[in-house]
Amino acid sequence: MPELPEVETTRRGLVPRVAGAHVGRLVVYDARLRWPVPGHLADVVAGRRIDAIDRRGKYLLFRFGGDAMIVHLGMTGSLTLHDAPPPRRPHDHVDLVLAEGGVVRYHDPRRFGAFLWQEGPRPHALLDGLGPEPFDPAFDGAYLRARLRGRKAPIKALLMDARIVVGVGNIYAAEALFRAGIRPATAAGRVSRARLARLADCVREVLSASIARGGTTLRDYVGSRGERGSFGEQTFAYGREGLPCRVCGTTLRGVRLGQRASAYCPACQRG
DNA sequence: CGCTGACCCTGACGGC
DNA sequence: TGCCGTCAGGGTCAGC
Repeated sequence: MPELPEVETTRRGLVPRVAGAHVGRLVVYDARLRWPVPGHLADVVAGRRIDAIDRRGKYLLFRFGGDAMIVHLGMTGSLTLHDAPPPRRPHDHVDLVLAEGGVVRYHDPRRFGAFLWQEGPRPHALLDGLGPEPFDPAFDGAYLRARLRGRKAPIKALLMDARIVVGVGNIYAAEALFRAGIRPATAAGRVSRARLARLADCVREVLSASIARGGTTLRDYVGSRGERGSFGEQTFAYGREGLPCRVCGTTLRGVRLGQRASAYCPACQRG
């Protein structure tokens, strides 16, 4: 679920109350996530001050001095803030109880998310090798050109590859490619220089627009106050196979790339 | 090295 | 009603 806008929306919702607060206790109801929640995590964060909540790609980093608790929401994860622990529902796996009052609850039906511990300043292996943030000025047409030259994989697959650029998942890849006029199955190395430059801008535009609307809720995702994101109501490509293009009326086609559905407009997307 | 597909897990939905 | 296949905002990993 959560792509960059959803993770960022979650982060912004948590910061006012959580940053600067102390951990009363961390309660792990079910440690069976993407990787097992480390057994010592609860002990190692107990009583410590959460200095900040940062985001790197789709990862949230709860900073404790030079250490960090890394949280990933997977496909169906959410973190919600409550004054007191609400009754537990199915798939509520972790509570971060604040000493000052308040609880951050982790809910994740598919359990593809993760809670991990990063000791010291050296980045966790998962964060090592990540590509630039989309809003980093270094992410531009020239960068894409350099990274994608000669690559034969579909442009959409590489746009979703966190080693190329972080934060772009299935929804925003489809939307950015629509805006940039590029078909998702086009071999990445064959996309023109001009379209790659446009693509970098379109990725930023789409992500910014979604953050402004609180992200996209398809099913599970909710922000830190349980609110749904409304960006999904205005997609141009994602989920619109067989429907008329919102720009030109042509019927959108669908292809499957790497087990993921990809809709596009054959008229608007010719690159 | 690059690319493709299987896999992790649960739930919702459509077809029969 | 129930069962079965297919599909979901994530990512890793094995195999060719």
